[in-house]
Amino acid sequence: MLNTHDLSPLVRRWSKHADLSDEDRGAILALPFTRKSFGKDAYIVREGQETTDCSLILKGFAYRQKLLRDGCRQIISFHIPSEFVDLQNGVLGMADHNVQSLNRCEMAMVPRSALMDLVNARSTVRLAMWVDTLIDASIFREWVVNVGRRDSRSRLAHLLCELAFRLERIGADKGGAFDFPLTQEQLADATGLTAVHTNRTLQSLRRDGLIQLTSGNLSVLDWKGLREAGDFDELYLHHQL
Amino acid sequence: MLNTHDLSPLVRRWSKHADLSDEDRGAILALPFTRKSFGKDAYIVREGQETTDCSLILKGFAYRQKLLRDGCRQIISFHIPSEFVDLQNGVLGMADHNVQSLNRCEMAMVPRSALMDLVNARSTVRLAMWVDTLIDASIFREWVVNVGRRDSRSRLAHLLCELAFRLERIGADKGGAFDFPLTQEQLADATGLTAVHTNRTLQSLRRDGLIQLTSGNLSVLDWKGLREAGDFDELYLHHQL
DNA sequence: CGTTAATTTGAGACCATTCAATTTCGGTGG
DNA sequence: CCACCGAAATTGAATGGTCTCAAATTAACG
Repeated sequence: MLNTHDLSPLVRRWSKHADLSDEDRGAILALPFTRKSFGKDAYIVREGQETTDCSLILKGFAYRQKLLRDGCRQIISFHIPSEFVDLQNGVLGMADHNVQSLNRCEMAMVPRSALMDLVNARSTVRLAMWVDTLIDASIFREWVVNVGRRDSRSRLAHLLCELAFRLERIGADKGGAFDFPLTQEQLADATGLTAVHTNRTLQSLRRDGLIQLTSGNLSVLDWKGLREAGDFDELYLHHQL
Repeated sequence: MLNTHDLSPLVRRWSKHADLSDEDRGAILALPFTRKSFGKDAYIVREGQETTDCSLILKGFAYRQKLLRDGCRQIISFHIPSEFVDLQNGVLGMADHNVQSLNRCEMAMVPRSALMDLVNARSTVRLAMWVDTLIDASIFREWVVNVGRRDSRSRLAHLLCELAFRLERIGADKGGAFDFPLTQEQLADATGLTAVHTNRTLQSLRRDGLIQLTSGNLSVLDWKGLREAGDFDELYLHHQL
């Protein structure tokens, strides 16, 4: 489905953020990059690390996380193919959190300098990249709301809505079903719950016929019901841009 | 302390984000703006609203929030003088959340177009503004961790650390004491707790001699203790940039 | 096909919530 | 200057959602 050999997934994504010209598209495709493979649970970026490359997912899933002093982990976002996992580091120059692969990942490592040269030279590409970092921020805001004020059922429903929505948008769905390699422990760390309670809550969503979730595969059986359960409104994803 | 008559607080802030030239500073100070006053609890920006101006706080405090369907409120960030409350809207063009004043606020309303013209013309100013939006995003990430994985005591301690740290940085402290117009209900909505439990938890922080918090005034009595209680590490504020 | 990871189940404990009432504080007008 | 008022802070007691700990079952994988 998605091309994993060049940066065309990025062109497609950024085309939705700004009105790119053919030259802009060509310039993005001309970005230098090296391909890099990561096994399951590998660290792609570490907190405190200086940035040399920005990492785009060609294949696989990744997530960002922070560790607390007591060893607790909070997952901050999930990332799917065609997304950068650390775009802000290209501008800030240093990572303030960790990024890990969720399963086997194929990444395109784009040198920070080449990326910054490109966006400095091309204002429309710059706008697209800036919008990308701002949509990231909008998602973080929604996650604050999610873990701060929703109960366990809504939290999980909301998270599943978001992921299904984003997966659908990149064409990763096969008729309402998605590859979904998240463990319940990872869902727990993303929603601020425990794995045990996540399990019970997922059962409740299944029992109500909203989702089907088994071994690496998610199907949304009742979109309307899941949206309502999760109090989901996609405005924050700025899809229409 | 802070000048409330021109945009020099913004110049001071952005000078920490990028190496601005005298011309850059002059161009920022030359930005057109209108002053606007907001009473307590006034809406400065509403979700879904198209952006015409970006709002910088000259005096007073503000906060961003989202409302849930059931009427619950989650506060997403607090803002203090010298900060924009909706900078990302200058790029995105539409608000995805609400912004309200916390007390009486004096704002500088900068036309979106003038701001975008400036940053398109001046790459260093642009970097400073971009960094500003990215630090925002970094704070949201830390808040996800805060409400997701810390207990009530740590949450509140962390929030107080962040605010004291940021207030100190703009020179708003009077020997460890700060104007602090947040009600316990607002602290609760920011930490994902109830007002009642926030009250009890604040008492515990007071009892342990970490803070003094009464009627609009916060003093940090034991910085080290408060940092530890809140698991606070200021890396995410990218202060050193 | 054995071994480890992931999911599922049960029961008890606890942190935070809910609801309600009381006290304190800040501001206002007489 | 004091009486009054509404907002904010505080207290108590009961409830409940989520956690903890532990064990059992199932799925994934070399």
